[in-house]
Amino acid sequence: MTKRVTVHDVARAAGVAIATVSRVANGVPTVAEDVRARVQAAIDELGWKPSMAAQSMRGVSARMVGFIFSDIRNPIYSSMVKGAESVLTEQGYMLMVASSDGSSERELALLDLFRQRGADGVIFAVQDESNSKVLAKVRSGSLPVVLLERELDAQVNAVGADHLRGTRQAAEYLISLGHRRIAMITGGRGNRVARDRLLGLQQAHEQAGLPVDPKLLRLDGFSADYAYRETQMLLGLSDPPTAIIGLGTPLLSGLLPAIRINNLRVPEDVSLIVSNDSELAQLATPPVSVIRYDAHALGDEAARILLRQLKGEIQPERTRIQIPTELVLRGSCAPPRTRR
Amino acid sequence: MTKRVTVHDVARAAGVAIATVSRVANGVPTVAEDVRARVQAAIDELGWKPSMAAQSMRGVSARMVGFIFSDIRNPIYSSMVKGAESVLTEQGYMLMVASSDGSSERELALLDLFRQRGADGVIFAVQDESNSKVLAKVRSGSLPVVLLERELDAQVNAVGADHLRGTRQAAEYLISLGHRRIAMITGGRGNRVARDRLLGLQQAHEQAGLPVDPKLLRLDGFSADYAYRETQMLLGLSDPPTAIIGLGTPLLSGLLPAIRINNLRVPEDVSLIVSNDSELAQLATPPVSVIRYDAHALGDEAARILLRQLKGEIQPERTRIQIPTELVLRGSCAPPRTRR
DNA sequence: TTGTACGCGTTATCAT
DNA sequence: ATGATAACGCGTACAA
Repeated sequence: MTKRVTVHDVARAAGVAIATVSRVANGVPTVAEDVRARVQAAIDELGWKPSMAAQSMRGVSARMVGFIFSDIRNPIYSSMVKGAESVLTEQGYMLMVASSDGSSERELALLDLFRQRGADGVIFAVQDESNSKVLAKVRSGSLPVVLLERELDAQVNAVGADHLRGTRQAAEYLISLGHRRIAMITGGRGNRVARDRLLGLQQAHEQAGLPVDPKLLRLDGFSADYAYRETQMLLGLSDPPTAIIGLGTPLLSGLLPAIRINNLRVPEDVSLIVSNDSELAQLATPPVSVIRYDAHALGDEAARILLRQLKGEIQPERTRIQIPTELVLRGSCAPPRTRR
Repeated sequence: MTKRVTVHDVARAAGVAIATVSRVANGVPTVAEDVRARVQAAIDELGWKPSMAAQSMRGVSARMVGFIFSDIRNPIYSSMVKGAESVLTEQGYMLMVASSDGSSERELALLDLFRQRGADGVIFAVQDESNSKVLAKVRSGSLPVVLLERELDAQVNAVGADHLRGTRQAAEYLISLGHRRIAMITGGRGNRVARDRLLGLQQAHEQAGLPVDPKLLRLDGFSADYAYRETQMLLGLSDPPTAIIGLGTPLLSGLLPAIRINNLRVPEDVSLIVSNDSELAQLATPPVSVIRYDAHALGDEAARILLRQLKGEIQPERTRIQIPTELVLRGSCAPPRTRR
C-alpha cells in the first residue's frame, strides 16, 4: 500500500520547488537546462504521473469524449467507434461509450452523465431527431456535440452519408432494368436519413415519370424481424413488388428468409438492393447488391470535426460533412419477370 | 459563461455550512429532518451536482471501468461490450473502450492509461497471453483485471467459453459421420483458447482411436484472408480434408469463397463447422453448423466479477467462469463422399 | 530563473 | 446535530 507519488516527492528528490517540477512537466521554457534535466531524472526515477483528478480541478481537460449510439452490436456503429477511436487516440483522447437502446430518456441522461464526468464533447447518433427535449439539450451547447447521420439545424455540426444520392442511384438502376413496382423497407420515419432515402426514391421515379405506390413503402423499422414481417406482407400483395430496397444493416437477415420461405428466387422473382454492405451481402447466394458507404470514415470525420470544434477552429459556421455512397452491383438484380 | 455551482452556493442558499450540504448529499444519517429538506430543496433549486474531479481528489471512485479488445468491429467484442455495459450501467459505472489492434505494446500503454485516468478496473481481452510484460503488469495488481477468454494463472479472475468441450463435440460429430480427415483453422497459437480447441480436437480423435494429421492444422490466424489462403492450400493437398472446422468469427467469410472458387460444394464435397454463430452462418447456402456461445453473457459475467472484485467480495480465491458452448447443426455437414 | 502561497470543490476530522 | 477547517495534488500569480 505505497502512497501516491506527488509533485512534492519529485521536488524533494530533485532539490527544487514544486512549481519547477510543474514547469518541467508542462514544458514551460523558462527553466535552466541543468535544472530541467535534474527534475526530469527525478520524474522518471519516481515514475511520477500528474494526477488527472487534480489537473481536472485546475480546469485541465480530461481529454475524453463520449459516444452515444443505440447499440454497439450494429456493425455500423462498431465501425464508427473504431474510426473515431483511431483519430482520438492520435490526439491523446480516450473514448467513453454508452448505449441508448433507442430511448430518448436514456439519451438525455447520458448527455448529462457525460458532461458531469467531464467529457470534452460527444459524438451522438441520435435516435429520434424530432424529440424536442433531446433537441433542446443538444442545442443548449452545454456540451460540444457532433451528430452522426442526423441533422438538427445550422447550429450543430454533423456528418452523414449521402443517402439521398445512394437511394436515388439504386432506384434509378432498378427502373432502368424495367422494374415498375419497387418496394422500400427502412426505419427512422422522420429523421434525416429516412427523409433523404424517401426523397431519393421519389426523385428517381419522378425523373422516369413513374408513380411511387405508397403501399410498397414500409418505413417503420430497422430490425430483421420487421423486415421479415413486411417482406412477407409485400410478397403477399395481389400486385407484389418486383424489387425491394432494404435500407439498414440488420434488415437483410430478415429479407432473405422471408423471400425463401415464399419459394421465390433472387433475382429471378424479385430483385434486391440493401444497405449497408456486409459479409452476409457479399457471401449470400446470390451475392446481394448494396449501397455502400464507409462507416469507419464517418466516425473518423466526426471525431475530426469534434476535435476542431474543441480547439475553437470552427466555431462560427456549422460544418456538415457528406460521406459518399457507392452502388455495388452483385447478382441480386435482374429485369423483372414478364407478367403472366 | 455562468460559474459552476458549488457546495458553497448551496450552503449559502440553505443557510447552513458546507459540511451539512455534503452530509445531505451523501446520505449521512445525523442530519435533522427539516435541515435535510431545506438543503435538498436548495440542491434541486440550484441544480448542484458534486464535481467528480473534486470527488476524485478525495479518493472517491470515478465509477469507471476500461475495456481492452483488439478491434471492436469483431462482433464477438461488440457483443461483449454490450453485455458488460448492461451490468455496469445498472451500478452507475461507465465504460471506456480502447483497441489494442493486437499490439502488446499498445496493451501495456492502455493498462497504464486506464490506471492514470482513474479507472476502477479493466476487462481485458489479452491478445497474447504469453507476453511476459503484459503478464507481469496484469499480475502486479496495479489495477483490478478480469480476463476475457484467457487465463494467466490462479491469481487473476477470468471468464471464457468452454472451447474444449465445444470443439470436442464438433469433432466427435464429424467423426461419427465418418470423417477421418478433419482440418482445423484458427489463430492465437499458445493462448488458452487455442490450446483448448486443439485439445478438444485431439480428445475426440483419441477417443475414436484416430490420429490427428498435423498437416491439417492451421493455427496461425483469425482473419478472413488467412482462412481463404489456408483453405485453398488444404483443398489443394493430395489427400485433402473432408471436413473443416473454422474457429473464429471472421474466418467464415474466407472459408466460403475459397471453397466456392474450387468448385466444391458444402456439404457434399466438404463439411463445415465454424464458430461463433453469425448471420452469415445462419443465412449462407447451405446454412453453416456452428459452435455457438453467448458473447453477450461473457461480457456480462466479466463485468459482474469485476464489480464483485471491486467491492472486495471475492479477493481470496480466483474465480473462473465457464460459459457453455452449444453445437448447432445446420445444413453444412454430411458423411464424406466415398473415395473414388 | 526559481520559490512561496493560494485556490480549485470535495470529504473528513475535530470542535462545539 | 452542526460548523469551521484541514487536507487532497496540481497550476499559476506574484514575489524574490
